Amino acid sequence: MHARSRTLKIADIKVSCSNCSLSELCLPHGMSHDDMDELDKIVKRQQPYQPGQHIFRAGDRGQSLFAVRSGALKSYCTTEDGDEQVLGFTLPGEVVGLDGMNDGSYASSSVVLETSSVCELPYDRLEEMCHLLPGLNRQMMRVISKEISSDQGMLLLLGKRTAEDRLAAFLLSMSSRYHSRGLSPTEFNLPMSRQDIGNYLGLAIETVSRLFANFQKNQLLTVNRRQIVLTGLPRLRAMVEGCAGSKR
Amino acid sequence: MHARSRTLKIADIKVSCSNCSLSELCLPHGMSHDDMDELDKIVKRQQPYQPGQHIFRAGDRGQSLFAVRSGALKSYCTTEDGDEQVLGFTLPGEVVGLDGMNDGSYASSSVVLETSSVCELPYDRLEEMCHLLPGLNRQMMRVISKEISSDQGMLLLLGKRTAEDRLAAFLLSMSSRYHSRGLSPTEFNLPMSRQDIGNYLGLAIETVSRLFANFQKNQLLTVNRRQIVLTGLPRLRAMVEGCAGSKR
DNA sequence: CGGAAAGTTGACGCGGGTCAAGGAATGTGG
DNA sequence: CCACATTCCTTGACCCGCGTCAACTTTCCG
Repeated sequence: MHARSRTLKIADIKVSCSNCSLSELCLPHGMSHDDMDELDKIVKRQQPYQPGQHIFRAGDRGQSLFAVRSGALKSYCTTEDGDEQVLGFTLPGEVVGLDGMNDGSYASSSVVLETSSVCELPYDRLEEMCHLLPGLNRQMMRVISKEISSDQGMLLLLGKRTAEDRLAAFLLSMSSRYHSRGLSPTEFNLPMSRQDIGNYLGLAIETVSRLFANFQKNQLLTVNRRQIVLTGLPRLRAMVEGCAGSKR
Repeated sequence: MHARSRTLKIADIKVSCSNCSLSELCLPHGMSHDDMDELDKIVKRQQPYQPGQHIFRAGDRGQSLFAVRSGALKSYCTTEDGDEQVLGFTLPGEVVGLDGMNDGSYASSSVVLETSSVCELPYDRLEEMCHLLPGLNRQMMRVISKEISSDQGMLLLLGKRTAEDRLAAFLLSMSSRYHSRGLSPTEFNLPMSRQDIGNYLGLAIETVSRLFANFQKNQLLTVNRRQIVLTGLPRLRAMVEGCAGSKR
């Protein structure tokens, strides 16, 4: 529990903000090397998390932001009557825990889908830091604002779009996010189950499954369980054309 | 356009953050009087806006947050093919424009529903201010974090809930927001049309209309166009029980 | 008074949820 | 290595909630 900062410990894995390949997706974006070294000092790095482990749960009093370095997370919350709503998925370079800043406890839970390494950034340290580094403050606002725009894009999707549009938009979002971290925009493995996709998009898992089948029949992609190859990117884009934000 | 700060102009309406009745809903919450006076200096106050006027439009390069003092706003964005998605409604004490911090231009538009007075807070001044007043920084984070939680609550609503649940949740949200600004939680006038409600909740306006009729038949409320009297608050609550956030 | 916008109400049909059965991949113990 | 369970995914049949279309009423505003 609560591994202390291990920046200078034995077997130092040479991980720091300034050499992290994700830095330009992450908070350090646009910061000088010196500033990054500063930021680096407040980051707690921990042993990798295993699938099924929680980063935090709704209601926890933890006081940190978490940046994902590798792997994938799922954010969700549960209603009193037990069922869960998936709020989103977090890929490397993205951040979770913003919703804990409100009253000091998280409003949602965050669980690991694939073995992940994660950087913990305590709010209070981050806040001090923001005073010293105006660039960091601005970048945080950007991340937050993006989060809001992204959620609002989802509102549009859930409120107005057909099941088909939703899945297309979801796939495009995954594609562009993989692309921006240097991976193929057309071939990737989804880290989440049909269950999670359906839940996230407000669809039954049967519908998701049928849609994957349809898309494949219409030459938009080939799918084998979680392995996806997008073969009709332009046509997918045409389907969701008009869906505001490009999502993250 | 762009009226300059009129804090000290003639007919000074004696409006300042420190005597604003909404201060505890707004950014100054928890700030000292001196700090409020500081904040007050950067607030630009303008002539009241009339219904139909825009505070800002998606794509505008404006660089400010806006706090509503009286009246009501609607936030929305439009898709390329012309139709609009209502993202939310802003009541006194609430803030719009957070989504402009990302890249300096707004992702959504904000239009006035009822004659409204609005305080403009330029980002850059606000940012300076945050350095001087840690309390303000924290309060801003709180406002932002609330916004995110609120959007996520909507995601749950749109993804999982029936039309009935959605309208009930909407009414409860309005009720509690009116309540927290000192008005009756059971009797109020909706500032928006059925069109807007339907759009916001992802429902056809006919459905909204029918639901209002049903609710009335079931003694949950009485409704006359935009005039609402909630007569079955507990039963309304029971309907949406399990819907995460209380919304704002 | 007239024309438009807002709201209501009824009839109808489809998108997608639900239920049910079965297949494919992965794990588990013998 | 194989039987067996479990989880994940797929596919088909049915049906209902809510969107769509249409007609009408009420309110608003010049």
